[in-house]
Amino acid sequence: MLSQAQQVAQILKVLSNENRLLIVCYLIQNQMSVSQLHEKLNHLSQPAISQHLNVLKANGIVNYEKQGNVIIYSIKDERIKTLVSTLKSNYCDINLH
Amino acid sequence: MLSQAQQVAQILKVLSNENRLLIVCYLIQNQMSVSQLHEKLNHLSQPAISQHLNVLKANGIVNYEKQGNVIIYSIKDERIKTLVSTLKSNYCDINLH
DNA sequence: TAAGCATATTCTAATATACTTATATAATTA
DNA sequence: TAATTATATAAGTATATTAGAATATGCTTA
Repeated sequence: MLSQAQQVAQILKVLSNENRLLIVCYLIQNQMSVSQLHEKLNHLSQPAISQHLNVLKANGIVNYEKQGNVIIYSIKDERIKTLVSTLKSNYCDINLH
Repeated sequence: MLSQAQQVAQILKVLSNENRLLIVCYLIQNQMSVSQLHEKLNHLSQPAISQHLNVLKANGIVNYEKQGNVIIYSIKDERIKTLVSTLKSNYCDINLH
């Protein structure tokens, strides 16, 4: 069993990568397929995005749903929305990007 | 100039180490000297604590004040208190430790 | 000034992270 | 069924992070 500090630190670690944070922000606005995310984050390769999504999935932050060819990712953990909202209102003018 | 996402990610990175997070939590409760922190986090060496405090200082999260022999650390950035409070109420029963 | 306490610095080893390229899988369409 | 599209996985490389040991610095007090 992880200590609470360890658990929270783990969540922060997942969000502490700029690109992963941006992915989360986009998914909070709207659920999205991998290629839609790839359009938004076009400086990142498709495998890189896939790997980040994998980390988010493994940490219970996102969900995915297959729609034929396409895989739609969405936010699973509502608490992440609260957290990002706190971050935005404390550290950002309007949005995170 | 860093993007806002990069800035926020940087703050999260600083807090994403369990021991650094605990240090911040203790300092939110009370300002404290290095050796007081060392008593609380006795699984960590004194140099390790000093290094963590250095990271927190370099990122504008803590302040310090010399009182003779002793150096008292305290929270500098009020936004960190808000953030930790959000984390606690979302992810913890009561406290982070 | 010497001894002792509090804190910081430097270096190193172990490990983790992020990204790229190449390749695989699975669904779709021609 | 072949080609195409969407996504995932694997292997490899570069870099970052963490912690500890050893040592240094700087007060304080005898």
